[in-house]
Amino acid sequence: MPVLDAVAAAPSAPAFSPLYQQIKALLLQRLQAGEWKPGEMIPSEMELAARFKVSQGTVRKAIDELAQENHLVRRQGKGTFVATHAEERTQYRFLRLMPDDGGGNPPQTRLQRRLLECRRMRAPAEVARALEIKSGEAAVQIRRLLLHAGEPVVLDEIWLPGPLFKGLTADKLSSWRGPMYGLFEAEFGLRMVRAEEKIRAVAAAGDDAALLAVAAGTPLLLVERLSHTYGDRPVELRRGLYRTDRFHYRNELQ
Amino acid sequence: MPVLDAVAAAPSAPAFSPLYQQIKALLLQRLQAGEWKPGEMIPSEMELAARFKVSQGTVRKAIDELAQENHLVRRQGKGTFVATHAEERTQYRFLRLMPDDGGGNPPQTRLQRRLLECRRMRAPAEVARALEIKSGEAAVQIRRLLLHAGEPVVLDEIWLPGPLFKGLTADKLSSWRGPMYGLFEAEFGLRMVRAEEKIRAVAAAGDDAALLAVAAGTPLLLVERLSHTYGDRPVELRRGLYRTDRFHYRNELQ
DNA sequence: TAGTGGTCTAGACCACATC
DNA sequence: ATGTGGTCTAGACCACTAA
Repeated sequence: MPVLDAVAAAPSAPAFSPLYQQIKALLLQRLQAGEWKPGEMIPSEMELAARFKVSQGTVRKAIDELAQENHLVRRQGKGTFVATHAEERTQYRFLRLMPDDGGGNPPQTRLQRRLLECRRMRAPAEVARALEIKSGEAAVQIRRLLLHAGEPVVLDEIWLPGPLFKGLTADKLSSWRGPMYGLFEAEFGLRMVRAEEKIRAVAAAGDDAALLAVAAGTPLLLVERLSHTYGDRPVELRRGLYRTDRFHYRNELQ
Repeated sequence: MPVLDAVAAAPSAPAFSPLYQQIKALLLQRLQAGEWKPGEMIPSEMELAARFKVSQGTVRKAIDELAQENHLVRRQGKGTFVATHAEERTQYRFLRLMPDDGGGNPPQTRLQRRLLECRRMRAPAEVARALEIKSGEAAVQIRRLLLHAGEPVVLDEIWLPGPLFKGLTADKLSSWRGPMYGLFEAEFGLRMVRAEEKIRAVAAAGDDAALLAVAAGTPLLLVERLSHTYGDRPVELRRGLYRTDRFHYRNELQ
């Protein structure tokens, strides 16, 4: 069987992997390289099979895994598309806040955003470490408030590596409709692929308490999120303070 | 193609579903019925294929999904086994607490348990509603403390439907080594399949503060977990108070 | 009607575990 | 050597979408 050149040429070939895993890696490379942009259709299974000289079933298994990991979206009768945070289906994929009443899944549409700050500055040491950039390098700091029915619910502080987000301004941010990750895709070609969150309970203090309209000392959820793009490259650090008097963080365990 | 009788006979057949989904449903039924117990091996793919009169590939797809949903565990060369909470691999599958330092995945082995209470009583209205039993029906209440290096970290209050857990005593609980869900499997034939958690930040108060050795008013994570067995039947309500000064709740978003 | 993904089959061969 | 799951193929047919 003809070994796949691009993989065979990879630095320090890792022993052995099934064909479909090699195909998957190739597709991931091309996604990362931006060959197909978020929302675009990728070639059909038959065409990819022909291109890679494997059977359709092998391509299918590779695509199945990529679809399951939220890189691709399959649509029967139409084709397979690059996943995007700008869609209805995936909107607020990363926001796990739920209203206490709201039965089941009424998503947090009608969350009003209020931009508090957007400025470029040198990254503090802690931020630089998380984003894997040099301490003191340029970074973008964003602070914003999410409100529900006029009441503040979430106070976000967001840190982005400066060089990757050239041209990001308060204007661009506040005029953008839809999820912030959609803006990142459209303007900066950066797709968030995975995130990890560390959740703690903390006491509201100072400015934060005032902005969230709670008394100092009120328990709040502190959600520290580190989001990654392709290749496990961290590109966003987000510290969110959540009021949980009318909302809660929902998690499904399997 | 010979339709699968057991499925065809199901009440109000739901239009149409692929063959492998029907096989999956049949396997789930047998798991639920206890035909194969946790940790046991199920018949080989070939045998199931023969039994159901479908191809091996169709059985494979059904098993693949069940494995992915943590009902089954595949082991190459050995067979396919019913998943269990008593294994190393899945131990503490539902406990997301991580030490703040601890690098990556050192799991919370060396969490010491201290049983505070285990008694039978009438279920309070709120508990009954969650467990879908009648208000005032028999229930088991368990309270326990998890400690790390002598320091209290988690205070759990657990509610179980009384009839399902006949014979559960404080002795059985405190003498059991390994995860509590392992005991539930071994003694009561109840496998936890899925759980949902609602997380909030609350202030420590009264007894709870004392037991966790924190000052009243200290922010704590309140984790309300509802665990389900087969057929989405709720069988455990757990309210955990987590100290998050040295630990955090970790979540992966994809 | 043509093109796409979705299902199902049958058979060959590989990798792993056990005897 | 045997039995298990894992990979790969080739081809048939179904279900959905759009022109």
